[in-house]
Amino acid sequence: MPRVTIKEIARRAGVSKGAVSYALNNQPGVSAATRARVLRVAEELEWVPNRAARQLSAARSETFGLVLARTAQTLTEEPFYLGFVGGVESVLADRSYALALQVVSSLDEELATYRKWAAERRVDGVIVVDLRMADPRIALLRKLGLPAVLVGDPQLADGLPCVWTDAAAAMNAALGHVAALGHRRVARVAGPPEYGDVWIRDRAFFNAGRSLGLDLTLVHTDYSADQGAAATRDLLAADPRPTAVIYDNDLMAVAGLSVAQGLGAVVPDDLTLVAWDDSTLCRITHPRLTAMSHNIIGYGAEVTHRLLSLLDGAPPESHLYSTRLLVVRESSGPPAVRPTRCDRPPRYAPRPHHTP
Amino acid sequence: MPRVTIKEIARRAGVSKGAVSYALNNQPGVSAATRARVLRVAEELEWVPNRAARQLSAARSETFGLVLARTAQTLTEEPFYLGFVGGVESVLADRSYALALQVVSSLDEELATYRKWAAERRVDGVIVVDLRMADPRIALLRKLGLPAVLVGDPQLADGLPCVWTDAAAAMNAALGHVAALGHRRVARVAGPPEYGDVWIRDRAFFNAGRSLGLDLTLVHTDYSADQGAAATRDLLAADPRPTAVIYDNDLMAVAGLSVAQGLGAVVPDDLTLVAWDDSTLCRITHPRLTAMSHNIIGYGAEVTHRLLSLLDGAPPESHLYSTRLLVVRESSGPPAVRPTRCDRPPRYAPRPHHTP
DNA sequence: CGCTGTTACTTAACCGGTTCGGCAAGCAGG
DNA sequence: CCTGCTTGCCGAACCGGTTAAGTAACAGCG
Repeated sequence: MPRVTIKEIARRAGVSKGAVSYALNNQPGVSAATRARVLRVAEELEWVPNRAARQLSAARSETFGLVLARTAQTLTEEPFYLGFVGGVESVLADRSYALALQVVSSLDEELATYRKWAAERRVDGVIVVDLRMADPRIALLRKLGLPAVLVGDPQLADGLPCVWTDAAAAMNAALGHVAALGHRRVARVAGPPEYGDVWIRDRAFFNAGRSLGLDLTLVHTDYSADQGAAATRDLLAADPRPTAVIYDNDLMAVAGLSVAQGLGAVVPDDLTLVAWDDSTLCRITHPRLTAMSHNIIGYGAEVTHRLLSLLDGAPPESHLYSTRLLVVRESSGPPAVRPTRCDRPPRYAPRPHHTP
Repeated sequence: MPRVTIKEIARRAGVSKGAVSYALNNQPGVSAATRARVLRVAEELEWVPNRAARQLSAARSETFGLVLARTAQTLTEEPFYLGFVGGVESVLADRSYALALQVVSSLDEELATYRKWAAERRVDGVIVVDLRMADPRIALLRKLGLPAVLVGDPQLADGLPCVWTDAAAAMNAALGHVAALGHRRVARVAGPPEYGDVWIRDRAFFNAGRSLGLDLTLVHTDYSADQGAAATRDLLAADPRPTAVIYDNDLMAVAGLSVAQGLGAVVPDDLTLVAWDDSTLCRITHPRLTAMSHNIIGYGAEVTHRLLSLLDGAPPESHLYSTRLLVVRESSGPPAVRPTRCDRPPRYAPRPHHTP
């Protein structure tokens, strides 16, 4: 079956290739009658524009790029990414734009990918996630002239357009919630400090905690379940130990819950837990986890819209997407009046090595 | 900064465009000296081939397509997909192939995507996941002449090349494990019956169970945590109830564990649980879940290799990737000698409505 | 020496669109 | 009636590669 090209349409409609192009692209230069005829023929022949040809001449690829610089392992764990990608896709599909998704293992590889894409004219613009402090990608994208929308706080974006959520407000809500329940010693199990969003949330944590008069502890992790579990173990071993823990993602919160229960702690009586993202994970644990919920799919969609309008000539502004919403579930409650030590017989705790 | 094209290389190397193309593509027609000179100039100028131009003339897009016909919601829940995509990417990146990833919400949209891709010459080949019984995609891909590698059993692939894992062997291992522990009443919480792999595992479940002389129960779900939880609740309410449950993914297994614990059941004393995929989820619960483990990233890589060699002219064969590996953790153990009923005071169970 | 065959290149067509310059027809204005 | 402007369309160049066809130089060989 031979490919249908505009040449064929031109032949059948009795006009030139150029006229067909004008007609199909809704551009002036053809009469209404001719345009209608061309469109009808194109419809009949089921013409589909050839992306490569269009890209070659128009210097547009109709593709957006998204690089994820995480290990494949992390990606399987983090419900965030595929949801975000789904949101991006949902917008692109309508516009018949494509998404070039690249999974790399380091920031350097991500930079190399941008260079390559820019040189190949592979993408019209990129979406940048996981902003770092003084992020090297920003300077590179600026130098390459590659249109970009960053996912993260304007403080991190250095003037590039970004879409962000209000971390301070979310942290106020989270800490306000546990403070209202009566908690005074509150810990935060954060992600890696090199991530800008983590830093911003760290600051918001201290600001909000100070104004509420709380006793705060901060632990950094690599966002993994293992480190979330380890951090929780350490926090519970401390004296005095926190009565509420706020996690920076939901995976660590679930791992933390598991550790606490393994040590015999009853959630929420002995310990209140709050997760940051709110995926299904938070609803399948027992008790279910209180979380700072967030519409990740909508976030991806919003970012994509911003990139599209940026290419349409919109000014490169930053946009507040929305604030996370506190969803209270059974993992949060008032602290025990006289905080108990974890001295119930642990049911699944590893046996101490020095047992006779 | 002007784009570097082969025309510029030709000018600087003092040869024609055509000669440059031969040199850069390692094709005969140029002397070793000229080839070296051209390559040096290309290197100096940091030439990168323009994908669109190459695609237009060579009628190759150097892109593989992958359509995921699931709701964005499901995708955020299932650790499988992003891991698989990561595995695919890892192979493609080396070859500087790209991946066109499309997330759609129905099978019809997936079919439409293939049609579009074929018409646009958008992709050189596709990877097809989530095979159905009598899958309509197979006939379409054959008609479109779109090279494809299917992820699933040869019985489902209708002659198209596929990469699969041995479901019967895995099911034998899983049922053998619980049977060896002494379990006799075993349930399977399966995915939707329209998925071919589910059907195959269902059959393997009955075959293996019959030969082991087990008393089997099968429940179908939509793979979601909610339905996994509901199925578990129903199974535990039955009389006699199963002493071991095998779930078709890890999300449902975690949800099932949570439900069982909520009803006061002690895992594994009262109930043995086995998960099918083995993501991080299985290791962060308490107790940790026994699972039929699987290298999903490697699976994605293998499938991609097969598609690459298919395009290189390899015969369209089916390949066994590997068999899932039983990873025994704390969620499996021998059944109680005299099975207890779930009559401990549930700690978080919803209060019965008829309580005075 | 002339014929043939190979090698190393050049030229030009081509992929399927976009876009610019130009031309003819139609119309208004002087 | 002539000029000038607009409208509608054509033809051709162009994007940046690949590749078939053509050609010149040279080697082998009878």
